[in-house]
Amino acid sequence: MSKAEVIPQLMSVFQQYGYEGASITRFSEATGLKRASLYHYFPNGKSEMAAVVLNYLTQALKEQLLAPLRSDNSPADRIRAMNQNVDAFYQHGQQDCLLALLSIGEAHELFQEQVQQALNLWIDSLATVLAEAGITPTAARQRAEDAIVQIQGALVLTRGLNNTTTFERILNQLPETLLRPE
Amino acid sequence: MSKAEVIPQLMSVFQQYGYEGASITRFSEATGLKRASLYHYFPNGKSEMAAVVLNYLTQALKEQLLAPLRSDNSPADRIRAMNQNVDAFYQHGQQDCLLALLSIGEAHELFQEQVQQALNLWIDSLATVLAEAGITPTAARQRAEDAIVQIQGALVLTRGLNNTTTFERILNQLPETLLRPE
DNA sequence: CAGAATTTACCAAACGTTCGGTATATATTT
DNA sequence: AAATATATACCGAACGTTTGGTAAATTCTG
Repeated sequence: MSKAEVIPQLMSVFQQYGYEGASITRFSEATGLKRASLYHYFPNGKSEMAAVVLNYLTQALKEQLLAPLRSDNSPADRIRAMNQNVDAFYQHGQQDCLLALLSIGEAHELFQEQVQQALNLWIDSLATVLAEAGITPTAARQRAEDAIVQIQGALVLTRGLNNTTTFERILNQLPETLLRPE
Repeated sequence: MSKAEVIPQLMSVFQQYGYEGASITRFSEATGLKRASLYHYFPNGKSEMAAVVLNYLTQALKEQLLAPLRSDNSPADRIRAMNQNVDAFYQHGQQDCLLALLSIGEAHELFQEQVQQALNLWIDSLATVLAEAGITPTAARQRAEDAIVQIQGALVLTRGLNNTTTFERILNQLPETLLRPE
């Protein structure tokens, strides 16, 4: 099993248990590799695994969510495209956001910088599209923040209420909320 | 040191580290009690500690956030009152929400029911006020959900961006967002 | 055969938890 | 009031288990 195949499995464990709850044993069970074998690909252990997974996640974010924002369609269409991919990215709200999980406890100090960068990149990309749609730059930035707030909050509520309807509704109303006249 | 004095200290550890990251040693350091002494108040250990803390949190939620919603002021004033207390409750966004943290990993299965109840209670209380303000019942429920979504999402972003300005802004614009004409 | 991949065997440290016990305070009995 | 019993609060030491991690040996692959 190649390193590239292992990474998504590690990610899934991190997404389910958070950083401190994700144990090497759980990684072993998820990948089928013995605990020691994981140290072949990740000599620095758990923190390196999380760092690599975080890079992988950031790459996926860029390709799956941010790239559609840079197409030559209309701003509205581009936001709708991202939205659709957000739905898939978080598996209709059933998958926790790693960026949120890695902001907790021990992980917060370790990965704050990378998490912050990823979130800001997302916000900036969205704000750019909103500005192209004619929204004032400062308002565009705020609305972009609001979008991420709503996505993250919807994920929290999905877990807490054990029900994806809120996530779907939030996602559906997001494009018109973002593009409403000022 | 009485049990009542210990509970808030345990809560603070849970809020900082999540369920799996909160260790008995950290509880010991936070309270000043030795590890074994904690089992005097909580014979069933960590899970009981979290359960008691969750009850305590739910009580605080009722008293500090939901009670103001049942005053005889105008709906707008009541929402503003809750809002102000939300700000204090989460220490201007610097304090993570326990309900969100206890929805992760191992804790999810253990406390899902209590978390779900608390969130639904919050949403229902808000929806009632919005209905009193003349909002259609179904829309009131949705807007109440949106409010919790925004609060939770703002907390996530506050951690991720390491910056409370988003939280403050979201909170400030919440009353008029909730009470906007349909 | 060489190198990469994987395993077995092992470790110290931390985990949550239990045990046996000591003070100190509060009731109960004489 | 003094003596006795009971409960509360707390702790040191150890329990068995799991943690993250290492070293050496083996299997697989080009």
